[in-house]
Parts: sequence; structure tokens; C-alpha cells
Amino acid sequence: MKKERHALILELIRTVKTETQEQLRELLADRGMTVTQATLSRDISELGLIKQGDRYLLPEKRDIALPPLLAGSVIGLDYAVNTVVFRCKAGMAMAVCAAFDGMHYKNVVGTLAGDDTIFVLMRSEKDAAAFVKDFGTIIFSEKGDE
Amino acid sequence: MKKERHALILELIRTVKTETQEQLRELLADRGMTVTQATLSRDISELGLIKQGDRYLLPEKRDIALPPLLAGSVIGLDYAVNTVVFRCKAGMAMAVCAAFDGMHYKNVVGTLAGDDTIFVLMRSEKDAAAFVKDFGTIIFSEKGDE
DNA sequence: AGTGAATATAAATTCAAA
DNA sequence: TTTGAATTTATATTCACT
Repeated sequence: MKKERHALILELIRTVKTETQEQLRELLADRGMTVTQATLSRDISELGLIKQGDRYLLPEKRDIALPPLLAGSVIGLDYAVNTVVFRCKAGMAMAVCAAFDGMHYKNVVGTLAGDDTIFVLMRSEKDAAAFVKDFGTIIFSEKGDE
Repeated sequence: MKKERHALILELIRTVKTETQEQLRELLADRGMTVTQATLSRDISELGLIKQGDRYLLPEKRDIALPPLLAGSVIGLDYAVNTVVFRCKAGMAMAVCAAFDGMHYKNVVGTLAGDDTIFVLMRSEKDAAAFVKDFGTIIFSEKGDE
């Protein structure tokens, strides 16, 4: 259900001027998908939609694409308690760190880059574990298992 | 006051993760500019800032730049009561109309393009007058007085 | 997991004022 | 015109339930 709804939401955002979640709710209801505003709030967050003034917009590619630098230069990812460690190709850590910072990942307290290593301080151990799991999947999925 | 504040807001949005207007208010207060959330709500609207999830962002250029098509292809602009008329170079009306639609101008009820003419139905006569005044300035300012 | 109902929080607007 | 105080409106979150 959620998947179809997300697809329909993207279609609607693209084609009609959507001002509020309540309006979006009505548009979906007209198409037989009845959900509450709470659900749409979550959907919008998950889809990464942005609001400019009184209108929802699709995010630009730059907002969602994984910087190629990250996929190409990160060779290892681990964590201990609430600190995540990126291992990068020699000399790449600074650049990767800048690209990473630009992604505004949630629950990141701060980052520190050396030559080939980056420390990422997360809010909690739970956050670090979740991050490594999710981000590892993203970053290594394009390169096969290495 | 407002102008400086706008400049400072842009600088802050660019450099610190700004999640709420209240947080922005505090950041400004720290720098000696004391205003209320109501004022910041207006500022953000005027600056065209966008919110993605829990963070304010600067708009992409595409969101604020005038599509070159418009500046290059519109040769006349007029209105009567609440309908605005664009005169375009021959065959350009459809393309210009699409570009114009993409700008999501306020108070536009609907648009209709022929070959070299576009009708834009505005909400009211006042809106049409204001639009012609503002948009005319924008669109003809880059070409000198013609 | 995904959801809705109720609630908390954030943001936009109204209205009076300078 | 620009602003703040109060208010309304919109959105995010909590909690219980499936």
C-alpha cells in the first residue's frame, strides 16, 4: 500500500500545486487512497520532498544522489559505540568527508577527517549501528561485495 | 534593517543546520538582531527559502532564475480586467507557456497558449495589474527598453 | 512495518501599532 | 512599509493497535 501511495504522491506533486498535506490527503482520497495527515507527514519525509513557501516540490537530483566520490573512495566502514569510522583511499578522506557532510545525514554530531580515515560522531550507539547498516548498503551496493 | 537581516539569514542558512524559525531567531539574536518568529516567517517567504524535512536550504538557481526562453521570446505583455496576454515570437507561445507555468506565479488560475499568444487568467484584476507591472519589469529589464 | 487518533510543535497570518 | 503579539493553521510526533 505504502509503495503505491508513494508513487502516487510523487505523481501528484509533479502535476498539481500541492499546498498542504490536507490537500494532498484529499487528492489521494479522490483516487481511493484514504490515509491520515500523520501518514502523509511520514511519507513526505521518506520521499525527501521539500516545501518552498506554499508548495511541495520534488527534490533536485543533487539532494538525493549519492556523491560519486563516496561510492568510489570509501573502502571500509565500521563503528564502535557511537563513533563511525570510514576508511578511504589514501589522501581522499578530506574530500569524502566534505561530500559526506553535504549529505546532512541524520544524527551526525560531527565529523573529523585525516588522510585516509574519517571519524563520524553519532548521537548514540543505536544511531551508529543503524547508520553503518543503512549507509553500508547504499555505498557498497554499486560496487558488488568487496 | 530588513535588508541586513536577509543577508545574515542567507549566510546562516548556508553555514549552519537551521531546523526551525525559532532556532534561526536565536542565531540572529546572538548576533544582535532581535526579531520575532513572525518576522522570520515573512523573511523566509521573501527569500524563497525551502525546507526539506528538518532543515532550511537555499533555493536552487532553477527555482529563482528566469527561464531564458521567457526573456528571449516574449515581445509584448498586456492585460484587460483579469486576463493577461503575452505576445511571443511566432511559434513560441507553447514553449513559453510551459516555461511560465514552471515558474508557478501566484494568483494564476490558468493559462492557454496558441501559436504566438498566451492568455493567463489571473484571480482578480488587481492581480493582473500587479503581475504585468512586476513581470514586465523582470522580463524586459534584461533587454533594454523595447 | 505501517497506521490513525490525539497531541505537541512549528509556521503562517491577522490585526494593531509605530 | 515593517514589525510583534496573539492566533490560526499546518506539520511532526507519540502512543496504542494491528
